[in-house]
Amino acid sequence: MSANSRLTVAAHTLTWIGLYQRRGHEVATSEQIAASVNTNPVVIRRLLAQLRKAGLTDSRRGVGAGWMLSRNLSAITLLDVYEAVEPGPIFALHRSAPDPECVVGHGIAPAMTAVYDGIEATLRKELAGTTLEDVLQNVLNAT
Amino acid sequence: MSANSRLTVAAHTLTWIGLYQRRGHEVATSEQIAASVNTNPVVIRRLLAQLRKAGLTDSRRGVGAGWMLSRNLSAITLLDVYEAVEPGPIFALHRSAPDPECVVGHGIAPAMTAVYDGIEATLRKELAGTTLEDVLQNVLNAT
DNA sequence: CCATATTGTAACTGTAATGGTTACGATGGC
DNA sequence: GCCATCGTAACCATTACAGTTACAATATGG
Repeated sequence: MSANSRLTVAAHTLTWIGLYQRRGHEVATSEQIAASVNTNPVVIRRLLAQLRKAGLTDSRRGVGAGWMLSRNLSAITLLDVYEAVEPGPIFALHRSAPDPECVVGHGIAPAMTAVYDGIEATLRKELAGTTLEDVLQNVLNAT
Repeated sequence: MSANSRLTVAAHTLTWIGLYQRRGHEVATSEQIAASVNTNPVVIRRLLAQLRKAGLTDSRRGVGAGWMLSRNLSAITLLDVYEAVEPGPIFALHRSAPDPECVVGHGIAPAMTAVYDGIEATLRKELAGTTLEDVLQNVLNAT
């Protein structure tokens, strides 16, 4: 499908900040997070800016700058993160509209849309069932 | 997500063949299908070749060549089609492995994998609940 | 055994998404 | 005013996707 890693990296990032704050630190820098994720700090800053727009994080500038969570890990579900970083749907319809004169060409888009809508709804329900606190606990139990 | 249209086009294609056969025709050509889908016949042939590999279609060469279904529409679920045309998973893990020295970097992949596996399983269950006969009926009822 | 319609497949192209990288101005506490 | 860090634009390499051209392989009817 050409899946991307944004949900994974976003969950990693937020969980990292949450654990870091829990250990008594005020803010986390994009450089620290990038070291854990093994990527470039700009990639993390871009992601965190999206998450801030969604109200999940906040940032501080100047000396002592860095990032913090806007809410507790237990108050952030994977659905929140998903909606913040994944704009589009999972399945796409036709690239260019099919022949409207053909019965199938005319009716296939609404038919598939109905199926896809059901799938997206189920996906959301599933994502909403896991909080980042759950993820952190799972991480800490991973030996 | 950069979703692709393969499941949509594959469902369209198979439904079209099913209806065409139901109307008394032996085989459908990639050109006819491409006209309904509004794309290039080669795109359809490539797709149909994948579906044939999955045992959903069959083809005939020479004069009177074309494509036919291997099973009835009611015996093909969207999961069959999905598995035939979508190789990869929906969500990807990190592009390059995170820092294994970091607690989060070490445990995040298995944690997210558990979530993703659950989602894929649910997705499959959902897709398995709809047959192409259902899709065709939906299409025919779309006025 | 030839003419013909169509499959089968390789090769190339344009477009877009993804993520990595560099660069540099903006910020704000010290 | 210094300095660490954010904020963001710009650019690049890689890859996926779908469209297109081209042409050999096939097999049937005449």
